[in-house]
Amino acid sequence: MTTVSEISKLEGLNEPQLQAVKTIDGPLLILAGAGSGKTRVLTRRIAYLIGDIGVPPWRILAMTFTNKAAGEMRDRVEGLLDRPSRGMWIGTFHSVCARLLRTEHEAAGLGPNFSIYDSTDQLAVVRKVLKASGMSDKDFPPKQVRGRIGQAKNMMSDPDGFARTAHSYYEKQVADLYRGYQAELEASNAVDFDDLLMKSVRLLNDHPAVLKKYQERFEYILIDEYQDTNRPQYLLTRHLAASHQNLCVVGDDDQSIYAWRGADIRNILDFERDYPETTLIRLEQNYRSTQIILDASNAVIANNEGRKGKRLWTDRKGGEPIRLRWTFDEQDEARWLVTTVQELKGVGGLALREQAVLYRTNAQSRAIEEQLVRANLPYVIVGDVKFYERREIKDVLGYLRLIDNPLDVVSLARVINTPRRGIGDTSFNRMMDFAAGTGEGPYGLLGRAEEIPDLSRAAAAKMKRFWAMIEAFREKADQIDVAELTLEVLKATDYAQSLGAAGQEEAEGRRRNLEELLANIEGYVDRAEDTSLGAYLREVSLMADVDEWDDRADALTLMTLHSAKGLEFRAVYITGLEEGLFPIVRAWDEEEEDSTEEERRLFYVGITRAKERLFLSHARQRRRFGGTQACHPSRFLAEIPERLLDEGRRVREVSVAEPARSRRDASPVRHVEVEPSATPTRPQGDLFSDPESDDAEDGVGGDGETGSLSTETGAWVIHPYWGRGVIEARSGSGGDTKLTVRFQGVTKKIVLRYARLLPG
DNA sequence: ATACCCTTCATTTTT
DNA sequence: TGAAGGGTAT
Repeated sequence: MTTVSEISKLEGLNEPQLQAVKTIDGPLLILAGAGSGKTRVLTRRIAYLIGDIGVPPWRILAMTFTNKAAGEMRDRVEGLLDRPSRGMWIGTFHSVCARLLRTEHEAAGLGPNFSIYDSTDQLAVVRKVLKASGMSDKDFPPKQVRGRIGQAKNMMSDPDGFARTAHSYYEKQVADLYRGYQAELEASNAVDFDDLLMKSVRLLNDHPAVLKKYQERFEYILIDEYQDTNRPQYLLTRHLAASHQNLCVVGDDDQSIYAWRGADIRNILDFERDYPETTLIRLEQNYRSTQIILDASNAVIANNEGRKGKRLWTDRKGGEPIRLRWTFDEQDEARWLVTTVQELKGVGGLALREQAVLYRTNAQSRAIEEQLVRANLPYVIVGDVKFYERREIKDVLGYLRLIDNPLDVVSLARVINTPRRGIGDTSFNRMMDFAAGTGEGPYGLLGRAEEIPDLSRAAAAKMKRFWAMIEAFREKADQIDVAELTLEVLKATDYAQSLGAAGQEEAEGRRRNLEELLANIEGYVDRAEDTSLGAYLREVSLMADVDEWDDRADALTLMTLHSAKGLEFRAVYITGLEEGLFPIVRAWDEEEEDSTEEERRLFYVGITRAKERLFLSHARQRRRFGGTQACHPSRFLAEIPERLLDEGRRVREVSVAEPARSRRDASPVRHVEVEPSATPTRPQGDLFSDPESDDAEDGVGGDGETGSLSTETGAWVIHPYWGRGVIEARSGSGGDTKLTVRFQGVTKKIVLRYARLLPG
């Protein structure tokens, strides 16, 4: 019997999609080709479970890889249902694990408000452990060590396990570092991204009662992008699904492009072996691309072995042929891109936001950007400088994290002298050494800093003041929301001003970022149920920048092929199709064959992003690592049947290179890639503008002429870092003149010879 | 505190 | 090539 609600939820689905929605019992593997309506199936399936089968939302668990995917899924499910889907767990693997560990923190051996360390924080810990163990960062490059630790965690290997399998000297040393690293995290009540997964699996492994609780609760489990799961994610899924076995995984083995990060394609290839009762459904009808584009993608991917096998088709016959362009060099390629993009916009009527340029490496964006700037074409780079990795953002979040979790040593080290408050490395290290000896955490010690031996009274006093400030915030944190708290922190620390004087471009940029952060936080407070500091940190710690990408602006999108997964554009340009670049080769890489297959999948992902038009380009020579390399066409190009290519371009031609222009006239300014969201109401708007800015702007940016500088007391000066200030005292003469200058908020002693003071 | 000089190192990066 | 990070002189 078909109910009315069923009709609305199931209408417009093709036969396999319908089966995928309605097959709710037992393991289900949905092989969803690119553009085959995967998200549609997932959301309708959840709506069907709740709305028609009557499954309570809290019995459903859905895990994705990105916040964006999770958010979209939740929104669409709620749109299909007439009631809210409260209690349903829809989130990224990491957020689900964080929630699990938070709820079961005692069994997991964590404090309730543990910090989540990102890769920069990890690096700080590795450096610290490296120093403590006396090893050289030449022999053990921190990034490499971090990488090895991550690999170990991806294989569920803890320090003991790692040490057992470490045979070489290098590996044994790394095992020691791993042990120290983990001890640091523990002392800081912190976990890294990999820990979220690994510790969750451990929790379920070691605590049968906890395992049972969640196994029984989650009657229906859905996993998106299953081809990208790593070992811990695979184990987590298996644990949770073991009792009900109502596990639905969606994926495409042909789009597995993260093996280098620990994703194991065997998870999807062996699904039917892991779950013998599996129903297999293939979604092969593509609703995105033209026949031509699909033919190209099918032809390319057919060269891979060990696939589940599937063939995309569409009932939209024909389409524009694929255009192949052989250019002289990367500049020529970029010029061709600009012309073609403009042509498609003008004659073809394709808005810039409908077009995307894809490349294998971020470095390739430069030449393209130069030409776009020259042509005045607006563009957006996805995944360039990450918002949450910017110094000023990390600093402010460092304060917030420390207030929430005072054991967080990485955050403490980050902010204790930011802005500078005279607690230098020496004092800090003495404090840390003493703390290590007492076995007490460093934060508590700050409040009794006078007990620390060898510490100057001045340093101790500064530490106590810092501690008292944080303590005051900790008390307030329970009473006010996170937006108010952040404002208080900014005010009390004078952080915005410490970034530099008004008019300095870099400082102003950083202040704009602070404003954006504040807007985000205020947005969070408006939307969230729990507006506390802790709740906010739980969300923001797992934020990535793709989540911020604004695709409404009418600008050309530039991004790596990896970033393009899951997106679609009417026109797609895949550039740099040259041997060595795409497929990329690394001089000392072993498994050549495996990596070529993954590169090919990456090409497949790129091709299948295109709805109507596909452009491919390669250059005859390209500047890389400073030198100019002769380039040969990518092997992948030969895998595209000739008949699919544009008639005129089948004979590959070399376009005439423009005479080299002066390199000077290309603007070095990179675009800001994130559109600032709506400006919030901010009562204390003056936090970001220098109170003296009206006057100061005239002075800064002058030509550095200091001849007319008056060093009399009472005279106004401008310091490039501290801004405008008034001279309170003077001693010495000539270059040795020392001035005491009162700036906004701070008074500084300045040696005239070293400071670049301007008349104010 | 900061300018500047040196070396080093350049795939991809959902959290 | 050129950016970033470390070290050192002023």
